[in-house]
Amino acid sequence: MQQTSHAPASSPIRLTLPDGSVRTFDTPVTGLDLATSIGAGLAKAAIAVKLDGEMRDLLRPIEKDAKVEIITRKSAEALDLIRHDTAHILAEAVQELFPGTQVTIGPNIENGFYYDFARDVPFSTDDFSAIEAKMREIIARDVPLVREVWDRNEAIKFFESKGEKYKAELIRDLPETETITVYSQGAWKDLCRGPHMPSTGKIGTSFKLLKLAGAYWRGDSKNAMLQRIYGTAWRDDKELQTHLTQIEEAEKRDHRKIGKELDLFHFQDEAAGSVFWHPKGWTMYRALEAYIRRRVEKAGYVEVNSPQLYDSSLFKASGHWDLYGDNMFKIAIKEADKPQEARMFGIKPMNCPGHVQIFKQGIKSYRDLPLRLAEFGMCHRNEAHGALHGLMRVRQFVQDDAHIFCTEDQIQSESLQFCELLRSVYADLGFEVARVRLADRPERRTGSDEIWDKSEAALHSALKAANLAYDINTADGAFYGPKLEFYLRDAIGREWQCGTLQVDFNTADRLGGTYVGEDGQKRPPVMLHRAILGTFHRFLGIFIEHCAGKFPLWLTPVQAVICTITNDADGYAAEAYDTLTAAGLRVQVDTRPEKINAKIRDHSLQKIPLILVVGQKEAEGKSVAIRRLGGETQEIMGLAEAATRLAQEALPPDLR
RNA sequence: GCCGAUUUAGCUCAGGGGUAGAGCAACCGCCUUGUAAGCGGUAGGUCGUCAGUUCAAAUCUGACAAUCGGCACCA
Repeated sequence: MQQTSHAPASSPIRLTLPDGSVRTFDTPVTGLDLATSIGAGLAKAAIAVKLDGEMRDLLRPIEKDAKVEIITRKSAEALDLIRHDTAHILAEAVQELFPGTQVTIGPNIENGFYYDFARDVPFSTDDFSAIEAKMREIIARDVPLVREVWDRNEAIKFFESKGEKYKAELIRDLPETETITVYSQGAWKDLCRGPHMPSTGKIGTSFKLLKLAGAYWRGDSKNAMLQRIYGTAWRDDKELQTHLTQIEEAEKRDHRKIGKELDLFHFQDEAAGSVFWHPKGWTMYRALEAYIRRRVEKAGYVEVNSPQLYDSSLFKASGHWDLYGDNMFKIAIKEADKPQEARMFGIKPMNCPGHVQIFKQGIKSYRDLPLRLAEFGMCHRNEAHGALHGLMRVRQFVQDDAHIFCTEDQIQSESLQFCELLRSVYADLGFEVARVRLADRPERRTGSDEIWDKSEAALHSALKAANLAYDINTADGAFYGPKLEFYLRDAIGREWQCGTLQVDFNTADRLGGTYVGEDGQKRPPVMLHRAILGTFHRFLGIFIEHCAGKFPLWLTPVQAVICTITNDADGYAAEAYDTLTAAGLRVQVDTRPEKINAKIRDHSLQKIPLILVVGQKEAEGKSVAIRRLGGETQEIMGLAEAATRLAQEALPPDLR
């Protein structure tokens, strides 16, 4: 519709607004001119323009016909601008307060921004209030943010003369064709692609600095460690406050905190990165594992169990010893009679090599495929100290792991079946599939393009058949094959990658696994590595935070507590306990000589879903008064009926 | 592994160069109670570990460990 060719400066420029109306301007025109022509209010509110979908400075001349949208603080795009601009304000404030600090990069990110600085002296969070005050001061100055196009060499010289070696390096590494733009806000200048708002006063002061962290220059651990300051910024104080409240809410859900409060598990120094599961936590773990076991068995998998400890030769053959040896737990074992010779062993970091050994036993024919081997095997990986994080990142873990040995032709149908199983499991657990990504061939890979074409195509069509929307994670597949990454969304909107399916036409071959095809030829099977939850440990961490400790009845460790009003009811409470336990429920009895209020409070804080109160009335009528977690009403029910109904309610979703 | 912070009673936390505190929990006693904390009492700590400085270290210094926030890593 609109012209995209460059128009001479003298010819009129036609700008199309979102409503379809067209405005024509004679001279070079800016977004602000356009906004002014529409209305004074809009001109005042305008902070940027969107030109054919590209965000641009409000005061940058528009050279050609285009679709134009005026961006105000209310626009969806405004938050990124506010955050990026606030990052610049942070940088100027830091340099004003701490001369000699070098600036590097400072992008907007989800919910905020950060800026990385190079400075010998560490920042302290105690500096935050001074920095924030300086930021407010700069914003109050309301100086214009001006875009300047600089000569490359001049820009390098300029930043080097100011001792900004990181900025100079950035410019040097920009492609020769790239226009070098520098934004000045008052006397302060920063290399930046932009766009920015017209002046600092427009940025607003609804920001807050949140945390300090180290970060490698250019994300590479070989480079210098910079100091990163994270902050959040919003349109107004109300939005800011909402976000800060959300952070607090997320902290309350922290699985490490809830794990302690609900007595689910603990960690201790002597076994960093490994979980001590307490009776309640282990009850949940086992209920979840039993559920997954039933689901995969119904889906045609067979469960196996493979060793923990292998001679290093197996991992050398599989390739893991070389690639991941540093992250494996290795053990040198000396025989008593040969003290000179130590044999190296490795504790398995994954189950696949073991599964190939099981596959290799006996001769397999194409008629045996697909063979789906599932294992809940304990794996160990020596994760770096700094990587450990509660249940989310541990050194000892169990995956809901399985390897499907199949033919190339079966990749698609097996992938489709897996997608359906995964979706059904997530639904049972109260999650939706938030996102699916297909990670395709990386630069460094093995296998012919033909096989990659086939594998990727199989995954594409499996996803289409499963009716799952997905995007491409370009060149991020494993070196041995493409993979699917499944994300779920939790109750407070966070996405977690849990499920995965990886096509592998490499490992079985490396370890000598073959099957006899229809043509009588031996060939290696394709292996599909797949997990739905990922690891039980991490998944339970996510699940605890998702539920904020209020677990569904079938997974919760203690489903009901029977509370006596007075000790006169102790005998009946024991009878009720026997009845409910016989019905399969996980029940406790509270006969402490406490007031019922105290008992209700204690068990409510423990997030027990069902509190069954029994006193004289219930004992006489053989009933229970049921109070549900968070509820205010009571339901009086006969004991036998309660046992039946609650046991039904407590059934895992696949058994209802 | 890297940067920064933190580590005091079972838990949450205060304190701080002269030898340790609160609330809750625990234990004991009283109360026998009807839907989110009844009352009183008792006990509980080499102040993460190991060194150093000091007449004296939980407090100051250093090393180490773990944890927290990130970064890097994540088969």
